[in-house]
Amino acid sequence: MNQHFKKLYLENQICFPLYAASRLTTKVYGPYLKELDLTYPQYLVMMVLWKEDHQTVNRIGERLLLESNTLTPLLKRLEQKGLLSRKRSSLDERSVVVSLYPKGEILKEKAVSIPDKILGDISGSTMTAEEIRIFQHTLLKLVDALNAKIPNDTKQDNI
Amino acid sequence: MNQHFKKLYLENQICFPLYAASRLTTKVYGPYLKELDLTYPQYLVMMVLWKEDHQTVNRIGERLLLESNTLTPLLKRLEQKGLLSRKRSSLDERSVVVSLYPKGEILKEKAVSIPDKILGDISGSTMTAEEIRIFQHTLLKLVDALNAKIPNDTKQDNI
DNA sequence: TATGTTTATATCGTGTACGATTTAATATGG
DNA sequence: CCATATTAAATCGTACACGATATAAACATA
Repeated sequence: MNQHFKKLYLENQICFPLYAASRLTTKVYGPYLKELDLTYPQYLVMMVLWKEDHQTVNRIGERLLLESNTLTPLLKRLEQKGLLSRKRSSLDERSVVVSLYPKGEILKEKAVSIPDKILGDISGSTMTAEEIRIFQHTLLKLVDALNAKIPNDTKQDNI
Repeated sequence: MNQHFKKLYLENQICFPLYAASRLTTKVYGPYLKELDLTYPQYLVMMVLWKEDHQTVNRIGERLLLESNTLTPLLKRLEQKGLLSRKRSSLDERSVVVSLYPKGEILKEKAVSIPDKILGDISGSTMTAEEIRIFQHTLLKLVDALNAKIPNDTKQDNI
């Protein structure tokens, strides 16, 4: 049996556990976010706005590494829920500025307890706090490295 | 007051970088998988079958932490491509056994070079091999911890 | 100033994810 | 045995992701 096919085993790759961990953490958030009537990506957008209100779609996308094709429908749903407004900027009619409504601002109060609950769910197991800290550090480096690798703003190489 | 809300910053959580890293790695796979005419989740299913052929939908789901609501349509697409077959088991008519067609088996030859290419893409940056090794170890522990946390009613250990 | 280019969103089509439900087959208890 | 419970897939509806394309505003420059 060929040794070199073992590279194709799930356990020997970094990508699958990353994919699995991402989906599983989202599931752990599930019950907490259900109380806020938010999905996980919607929660991420709200966190961006809780930190700094009145941001354009583009700017929110820079934070979350998402583009308008994903954000526009998502933001419309949050607008529908009465959490935020989407208004064309008067300075630059191309941009849409997203701003929190009071209802969206208030939701922050309910959300603030979530991170500790999640940490409790995770660290109750075999993971130490130190281990998580190191892990987080490497994870951020990985994201940066990957992000630099992706042709984010595709430059025109023709003409 | 303000300090309290810093827990809601993206940088201070583990979930967002996990989510971002997962999506970014999938994108890094993009060009390589395009040559095989596979999506990333389809590639994962193929890896499961390359390691061990003739598995039920349920068993594939145990490996990938996915269920039939996701797998059934995905497997139908792979069947459409002529990579595998889906047949009801004669022993247990409830189960569907998935088996590779020669075309699916052959694809393994083209896929085997992908892991090294991905590793090259990632490790070309600031990440050391040792760092990646430790990271992978923690990641697997995290997946186990999370997986144990999720109320998975249909949890069978083996066979 | 006319015109071509870049930029910010939006739209569209395909393919996951996943909670909830449905259907059919098998296992089980009385 | 039969009635009931459990199990394996499939189906359904909603919500992302994302490549590709469209549209309109702002910009650049000859």
